[in-house]
Amino acid sequence: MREAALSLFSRHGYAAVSMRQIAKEVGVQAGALYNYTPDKQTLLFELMRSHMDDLLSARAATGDSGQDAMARLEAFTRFHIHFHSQRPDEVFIAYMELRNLTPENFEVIEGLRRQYENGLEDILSAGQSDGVFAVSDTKIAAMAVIAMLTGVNTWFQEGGRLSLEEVEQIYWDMVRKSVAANP
Amino acid sequence: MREAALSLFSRHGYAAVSMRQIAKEVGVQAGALYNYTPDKQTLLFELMRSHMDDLLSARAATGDSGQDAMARLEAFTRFHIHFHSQRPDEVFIAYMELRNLTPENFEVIEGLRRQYENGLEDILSAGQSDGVFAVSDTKIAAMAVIAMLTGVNTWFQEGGRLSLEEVEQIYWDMVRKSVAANP
DNA sequence: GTCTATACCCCGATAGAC
DNA sequence: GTCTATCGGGGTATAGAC
Repeated sequence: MREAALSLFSRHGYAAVSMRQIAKEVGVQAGALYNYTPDKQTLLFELMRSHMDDLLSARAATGDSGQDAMARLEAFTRFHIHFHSQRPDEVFIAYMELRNLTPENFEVIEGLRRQYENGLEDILSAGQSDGVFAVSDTKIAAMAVIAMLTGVNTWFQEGGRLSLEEVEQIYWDMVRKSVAANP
Repeated sequence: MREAALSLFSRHGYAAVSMRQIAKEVGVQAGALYNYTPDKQTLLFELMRSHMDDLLSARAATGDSGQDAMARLEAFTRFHIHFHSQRPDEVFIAYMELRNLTPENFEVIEGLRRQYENGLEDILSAGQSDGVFAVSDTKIAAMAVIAMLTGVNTWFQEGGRLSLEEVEQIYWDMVRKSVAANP
């Protein structure tokens, strides 16, 4: 059911997808879905929370905290592009369906998103202190970098002009230069 | 009607907003709306097309073509942030509701969007030829810059920690460094 | 745990009076 | 040009049989 909902929500949007459509994709009747979710809202919320949990766990598992700021930023950049490229549906939903969450659910997802942003900001702050980065505002620089990297998902296609490796390298060049003290 | 639809679509999403809701906001009954639009789809399309037309017209009106590439890139950066900051609802809809356009309408909007992207790519190519920019791929650099700049709209609030002027300066610093040959 | 059936409500769009 | 009324359909969620 979660797989079906993920695919349908990302293609048509939460509001445009009915429980009947999800049930049809799963191969059951609509009523049967309510054995697995209390309602449609909770289904959306759990999809988004799982995605954010996976993101934070995978990021934590890279364990780059012993390195210098430049290496940590490169690891973050490549991790972000790689992770997001493997989960286009989840990423799309996580950004597009925020407004369809109840206020309480929205707060939870926002908190997880802020945790992720703060991880990048920590790297930028550390590099700023070390003198390897020079940005006027670490918070804004973090948002700018994340927006730039997440943008890859709007156009990247496996098998296109460039491989994901090449894309990673191009973006890392730009990210590095954009924040470096001596690019 | 267009104002009401704009506000409601951006807050709740095209699919989640009914013609009856729009009519209520306008202060008429639902049937009356059909004197102004043939259907809901056309209403969405016209909102998006107007927005893209305004964007391209305003961009053309800046008339920076006589300047060097660095000055043109700065003009583009500041124009993009300024223009988009004045129209949060339109920008949100233009990015979020693409999938709710019919295929024919989608092609029209995509064409306009590509025109805008190509405008930036032209600047980057010119600077690359002049040796003032150094990017591995002008197409991707253009997408990366636009994604970064458009991201401002997800967090910027008038009256917040930073003025729009300050935000423009911070982003211009990052954009300049990210593509410059000698930042 | 899945089914059928249904309660209750809203949808886009149109018809025809005024 | 706006209204009321309505067509035909689909929405979420639940009840109760199996």
